[in-house]
Amino acid sequence: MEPMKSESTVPAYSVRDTLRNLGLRPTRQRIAVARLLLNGGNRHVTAEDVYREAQMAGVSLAYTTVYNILHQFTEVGLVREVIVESGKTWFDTNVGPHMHVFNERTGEIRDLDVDPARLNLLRQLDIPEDVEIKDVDVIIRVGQKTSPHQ
Amino acid sequence: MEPMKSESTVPAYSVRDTLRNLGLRPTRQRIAVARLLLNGGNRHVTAEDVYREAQMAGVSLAYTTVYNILHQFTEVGLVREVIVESGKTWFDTNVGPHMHVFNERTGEIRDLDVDPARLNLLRQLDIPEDVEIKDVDVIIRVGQKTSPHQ
DNA sequence: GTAACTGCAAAACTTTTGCAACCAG
DNA sequence: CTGGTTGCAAAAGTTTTGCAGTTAC
Repeated sequence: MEPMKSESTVPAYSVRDTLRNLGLRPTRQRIAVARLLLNGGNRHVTAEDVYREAQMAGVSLAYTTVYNILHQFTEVGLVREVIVESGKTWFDTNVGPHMHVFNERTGEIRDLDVDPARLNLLRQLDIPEDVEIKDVDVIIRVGQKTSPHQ
Repeated sequence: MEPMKSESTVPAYSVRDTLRNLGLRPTRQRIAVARLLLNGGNRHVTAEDVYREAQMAGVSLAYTTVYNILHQFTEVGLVREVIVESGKTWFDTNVGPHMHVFNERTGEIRDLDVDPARLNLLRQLDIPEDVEIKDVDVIIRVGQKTSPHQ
């Protein structure tokens, strides 16, 4: 609606291509969510965040669709699920090897880079032969520093 | 009341003492849940498991109470929360250092012992000074071994 | 007796489902 | 056209809340 002003540095057609290359039809809704998520550096969002931000950006889409899209994006490796609290799923646009720091007081999640070799140590484990390691999640739970007793 | 028959190898009074020492009044409900959880080796249970097992053991208690008790037990370190899927909280009676293997196909969670030193590696990280590491969760997500493509 | 605890029903939340309408190729 | 997508409303599932009644000490 407003051709004079672009909201992002990545043109729409490149998002379209990204989606197409991943086997996803570039619908209005997928393009909107992809732009939201993939333009602003690493982000942690919930379905609600995506819903709300899409509305603010003038793109209305149903919750059902938000969930559909986020799950599809997870399947194709565009985002990654992060679960730190029961009853809420976060989606992380950083799909490289890293860990998460979860502040139990504020509810905030932050990425923490880690020497990949160190993270790989955790993969060298005795796992039954019939299964395969899909992912290794490391969550550092932090809280308010307890003041010394008395 | 029935000296000839005992349901468990741990006498009731010892559970009572355990609870009292932790600052929890030994109510009928807490005793039942504590026996259920602390007598059978390491266990992973949901609130529903506790509710159902208590009923089967002839102790009826409300869901509200199950949640109250499980959260209280978590606070005093009798159990530990494990969150691997959104929408469901597991409680683990193994509170020592270990990791979890979560089978995404079956939904099953298993403990995996790990060299504590290796786990401690993860604690040697750059964490902001004003917070304190409460816990380090490691979840190894496994699934069906993918058959080779083509 | 009194504060701690429990139980019930209802509410709160996130996520999923079923199905009709819609749209990209 | 036609199957992949979307949207709506309702359902499902877990966890929380408010408050009256009960219990441990």
